[in-house]
Formats: sequence, C-alpha cells, structure tokens
Amino acid sequence: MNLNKNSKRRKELVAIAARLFCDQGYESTTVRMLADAMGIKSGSLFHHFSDKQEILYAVIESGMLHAMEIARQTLASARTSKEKLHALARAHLSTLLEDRDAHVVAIYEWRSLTQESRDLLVELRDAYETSWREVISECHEAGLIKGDQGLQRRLALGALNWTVQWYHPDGELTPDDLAQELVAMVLREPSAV
Amino acid sequence: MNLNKNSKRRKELVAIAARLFCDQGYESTTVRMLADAMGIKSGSLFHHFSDKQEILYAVIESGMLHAMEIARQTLASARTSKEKLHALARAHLSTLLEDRDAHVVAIYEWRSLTQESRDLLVELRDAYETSWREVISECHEAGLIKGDQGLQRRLALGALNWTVQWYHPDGELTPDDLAQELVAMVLREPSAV
DNA sequence: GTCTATACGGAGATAGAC
DNA sequence: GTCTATCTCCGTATAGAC
Repeated sequence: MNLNKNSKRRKELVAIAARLFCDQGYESTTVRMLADAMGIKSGSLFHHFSDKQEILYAVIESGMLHAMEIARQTLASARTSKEKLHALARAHLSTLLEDRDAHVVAIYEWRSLTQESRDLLVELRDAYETSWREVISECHEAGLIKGDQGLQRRLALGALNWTVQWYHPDGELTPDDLAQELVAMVLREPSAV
Repeated sequence: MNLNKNSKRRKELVAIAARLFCDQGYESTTVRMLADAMGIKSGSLFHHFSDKQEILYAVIESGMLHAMEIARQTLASARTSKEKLHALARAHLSTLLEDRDAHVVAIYEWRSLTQESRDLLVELRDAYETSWREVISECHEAGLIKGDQGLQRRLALGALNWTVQWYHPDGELTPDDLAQELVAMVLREPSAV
C-alpha cells in the first residue's frame, strides 16, 4: 500500500471521497462508488488506503489541518481582541465554505471512525479550539464581555458550525455579514447587518 | 402490516429504534439489531413497519411532534416578547434533552430519508420555526433588537441545536443557564450566567 | 499502480406456518 | 403478532497476474 500521505494523487483521491461522503453519507458510499469516481477499479483502491475507514480519517484530517492553517494566517493580521474574534469567525466560515465537503463529513460521520482515529482527531480539534479559547479570554480581559467563557465559545462555534445546514454563499448574505453578526452577538453590540 | 400509529406498542418500538439509531447511526443499525432490542425476530419487525426507512421516519416525526407540543405549552405562559424568546429557547433545549435520541437522529440521519419523507418532515419543521419567526419579529417590533431577523433566528437555532454535541445536563450548567445566555446574546444584553 | 476474479459475510426483505 | 426459513443482493476486502 502507498503510504505517502502528501502525494498529489492521494490528495485528489481524498477530495473525491470527501465529495461522495458529503453527498451520500459514509456508510451509503460503497468502495465501488469511490473507485468509480476515482476512475479506477475497487480492488485498486486498497493500494492507496488500507481500508475504508482510513479514507474517512484522511478526509476529516485534511479538513481540520486546512482549517488550522487558515485560522493561523487570518489571526496573524488582527490586532485588537475584537479584530481577532472577527478573524476567527471569518476564518471558520471560510473553511466551512471552501472545504465544505470535508467539514460536513467531519460533523456527520464522526461515529464511523475507529476509537483510535477519533482520539487523534480530538487532539487536532482541541488544538484548533485553543485559538478560540485564547481570543475569547482576551475579550474578557479587555472588558468587552463578562460571563462564562466556555459557554460563549460553544454557543458561538455552534452557531457557526450550524451554518452548513442553511447557508448558501450565492444568496444576499456574505460570509462577512455572518461573521459580523456573530461577533456582534458575542460582544453584545448592535447588529451591523 | 399494523398501521396504527398511535398504539402504545408502536411508540415503544419507535423509542427503542431512536436509541439504536442515535448510538450507532441509521445505516450501521441492522434490522436484526433493532429486532433484538425489541425482543422479537427480524422477520416480525416488518409486521410493524413496511421497511427500515419507515422506522427512521417514525423516529424523527415523533421527535418533531413532541417538540412542537412542548413549544406550544411553554409559549402559552409567556407575556412579554423577551419572555417568549426565553420560553422558546427553554422549550427547545428541553426537547433536545428529554427527547435527545430522536433529535440527534433528526440531525444526523436526514439523508437516509426518502424524498417523500423529507418533504413531509420539512413541513413540520417549517411549522415549528414559524413560532421562532413570530417571536423574533415581536422582539424587533418592541425595539429590543434590530438587524436581519432570519440571520438572528438561524444563528440562535444553530447554537441551540449544536448543544447536542457538547452539553451534558449533569454538569454545572443548567438548561436554564443556556437559555438565558442565548437570549442575552440575541438581545445584546450583558451575560447573566 | 491497476487489473480481473472472487471469497465471504451480512444486509434488507418475504413467505407461510402457528 | 411472532416464528422459522430462506431469498437475493451487495457490502468490504484479498490474491495474484500484468
């Protein structure tokens, strides 16, 4: 089996799998469907991945790594704590949109991962959420909000994650509108949208 | 096949199915597992439901009907628009907790429904969300908030629905704390938690 | 790295006796 | 209303040639 995780070919295959898993669900997507979409026969699939679950893991991991990279970049150009909060919200929405398949899969198909895979991905997720923890903590220290920081972080991330259920970027609302309204809610400022 | 949807027996079976679907996912739950948990053989299952998808439909429908009933009741005793918003949030969280299995299934297993089933359930959901539409509209008319009502409703419902991912009622936070913080965010009031 | 061929098990669903 | 028995199909995964 080919274990080179960074090969271009492998990334293509993972993206194709992400789309199918997103559209039809992991369990309902057969390895034959995956192979068809990849332009190979089902037996050949197992040259790239040791089993079906590993494909699922690869899809979710790639989405998470990408999200962390975007958050890191966006955060770098923010100065005030409010700007940082806005940056995180914008970055979060960007990855949800640009990498939608992988994130929808991460949300819906968690249960189909082995315990070992889950543990690995939980570490990634925690690392990502640490940025949120830090920025919300900064907002509190700056006197912009008070109250339960964990609760505020979870409500905010929940509202953002749920956007995959209803948001279509071709409507009137821009991702930046969403981010602004979310920040306004968290910081209890009047709506700017 | 027994079509009596309101029989006590049927409700028991639906509750059992909800638990299994919630724990393992719809596709990963076999009709043999369902039958085992119900104390019958797999063949007997099809005396109660015409096929597996109908069980999924029954689980989700029962959760939605219950949610609507709770919302109706809770709303009846609220007077001001802020009280009504709080009532809706509390009712939403109550049903998410009391009827958690069915709602988790509704969130995760939507894709496994036939188009016909989906259409029926979308009608129910829209009817439910109408309460939210009306109450948020009232809050705007009362001058408590301004901005995009649809966006505010969706962010609020998203934050609430996402609680199934992290909230455990045995912690320090009560459901009422959650509802209060959510209302405070929506109405841009200081955190009361 | 892809192919063909196939093993093996378990899935949903049905028929008909009791 | 439940049972037993069984059908049929399709799932994941493997083996070995090219």
